[in-house]
Amino acid sequence: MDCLLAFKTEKLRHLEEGCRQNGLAMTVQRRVVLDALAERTDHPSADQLYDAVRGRLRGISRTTVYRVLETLVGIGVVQKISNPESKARYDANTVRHHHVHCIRCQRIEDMHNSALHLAQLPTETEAGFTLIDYSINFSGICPDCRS
Amino acid sequence: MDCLLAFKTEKLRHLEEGCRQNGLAMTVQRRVVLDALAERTDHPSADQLYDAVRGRLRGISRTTVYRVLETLVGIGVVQKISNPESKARYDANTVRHHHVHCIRCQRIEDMHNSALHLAQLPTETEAGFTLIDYSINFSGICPDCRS
DNA sequence: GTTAATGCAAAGCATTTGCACACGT
DNA sequence: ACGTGTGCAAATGCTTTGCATTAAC
Repeated sequence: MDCLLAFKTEKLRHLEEGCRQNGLAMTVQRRVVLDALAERTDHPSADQLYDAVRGRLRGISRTTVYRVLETLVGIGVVQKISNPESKARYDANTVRHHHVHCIRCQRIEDMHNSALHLAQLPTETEAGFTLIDYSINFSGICPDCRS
Repeated sequence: MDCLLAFKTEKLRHLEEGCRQNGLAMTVQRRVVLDALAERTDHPSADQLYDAVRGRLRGISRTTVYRVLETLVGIGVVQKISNPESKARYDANTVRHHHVHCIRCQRIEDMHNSALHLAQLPTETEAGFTLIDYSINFSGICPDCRS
């Protein structure tokens, strides 16, 4: 898949830039975790990512995966998404998009329907919040669970 | 507050109905937890609710608060809302509405802007999910944290 | 050479579970 | 009386922290 490679390359560049700008080191662990996340679209949890990464980088610790993910979120290379279970899920795609989650199996998928984008993000709310971003969470039942 | 009282009364009725329909018992604990939740708009976590309820019903256990909340969610009297921290937050308002969360203090507020309602909820997604509901999560900075 | 990042082990919360007792119907 | 709900205590699961070691700039 050419576009996957391109995506990974872009992400890696994004990481390099983010590290440089924030005085962070470009470690193998950061590279590998981002790489593992970039190649999947199932919004894995930190633990799922740890399992994926263990095979590639012997000796990487779970703690490091957690720390790396928070760092990546911090520099905006990765997005932490809200979900109705308690454990956090992550997404390498930081372009604004939305999610559907299956209420049966908790699977999360992307929604790319551009009709769903809010025309104008109000800059301020009634309560006086300055708005930065938004995301829409749809809930439903996935094809597998329906049958 | 007259409208708070009315809201609580409605919620209580909702609970009674839900219990009757599902063969569940109307226990003091269920009543008290719902009552405590109905009177606040800050989307408390299970633990915050436990603290609130402890004063009113001596001896209620944390476990019970957790269990009662899941029951209330199950019968649709209460809504569990997603948030970027790991702990779940609850909301007695089950009318469709959206939330803003402050990225600094993690406070969550409601958004009632009707312009934000999606005109039509697509019934099915590209991935084949049957859609049930949606909610928009805005992120921003609250007035307190801005100053 | 410095400073920051990692690995390990242990701690920390939030939440869940098993089981005996109490309560609602 | 029956069956469900509750309280307690312990277990679980995810995530974080302290500290010595290692690696990046």
